[in-house]
Amino acid sequence: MDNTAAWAGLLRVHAALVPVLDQELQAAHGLPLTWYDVLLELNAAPERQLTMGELGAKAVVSRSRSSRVVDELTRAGLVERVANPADGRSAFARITTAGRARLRAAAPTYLAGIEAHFTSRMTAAEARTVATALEKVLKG
Amino acid sequence: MDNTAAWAGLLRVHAALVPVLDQELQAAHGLPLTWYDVLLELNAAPERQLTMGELGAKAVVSRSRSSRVVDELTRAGLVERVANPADGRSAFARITTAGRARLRAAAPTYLAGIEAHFTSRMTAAEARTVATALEKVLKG
DNA sequence: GCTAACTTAGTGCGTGCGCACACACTTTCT
DNA sequence: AGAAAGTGTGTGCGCACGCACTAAGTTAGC
Repeated sequence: MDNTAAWAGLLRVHAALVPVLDQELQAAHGLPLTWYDVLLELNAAPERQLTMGELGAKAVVSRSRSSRVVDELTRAGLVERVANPADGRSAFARITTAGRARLRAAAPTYLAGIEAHFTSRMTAAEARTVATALEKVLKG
Repeated sequence: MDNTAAWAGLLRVHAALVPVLDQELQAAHGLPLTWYDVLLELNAAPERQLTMGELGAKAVVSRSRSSRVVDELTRAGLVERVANPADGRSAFARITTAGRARLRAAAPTYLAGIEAHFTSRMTAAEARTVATALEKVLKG
């Protein structure tokens, strides 16, 4: 095993699992993975809201993509746009109660999928090491 | 740290690093990451050739996408299509000497990028654990 | 206070991607 | 041998995504 094995594994696991988890989530709750990710970030944020810039930085997708996802979520009633009183340029995306309910409903499916396809295939110690190692990569 | 941290880290590291490595590779050698991946698989295969089905299964991209990447690589002279004498439906994609040379030239850039952005941010032991854990995920 | 430089969000546009279909060939069954 | 089922490729099509540009608003400098 050479020193690129970790990176190669990451690429392949991502390619293999993302479509599976996305489809499971979409089949069970009509939520694409990007919607779930955005709702999750908004729900975790203070005041349950973020500007587009913050959202684009935290979420997996780009800022411009985030803007369009928020459009879709707004149409679905899961998110609402709120003017930022302190800065006329930016507007917050805030998760609605319907959005929180939808997120709570979908979470078990997603978590179960992660467990079934990912975490259960390794030991708990390995999972912790993977998490800390990848965390360090992001901090750099 | 909950038990989804490893998966969340994988998603974010993928989103953060793939564009960087792709652009480094493309700037230095005009090779998109998908080209590199396909060339790598072909080069490692017996007879340095694979059918589209095999390629789609091994590479990160889908079979249909592989077919088009092979088109592009053929136009660039890095791969050639070879008829399969044993099965008239399938055709092999075989890496050319020009393709091997291009791959060898690009490899140091890619490996250096992986080292700089990924492996160097963790200990050697962590890298090994990440590799074995992700390997097990793929086998399942 | 007025202007210039900067920041933030939205959008047109091109591109990469996989699904699903059609076609060609192979294998199996009678 | 002929028909039917199965398998491997290529391709039309639509979707998701990010870049680069524009408009609107804010901050800094004088």
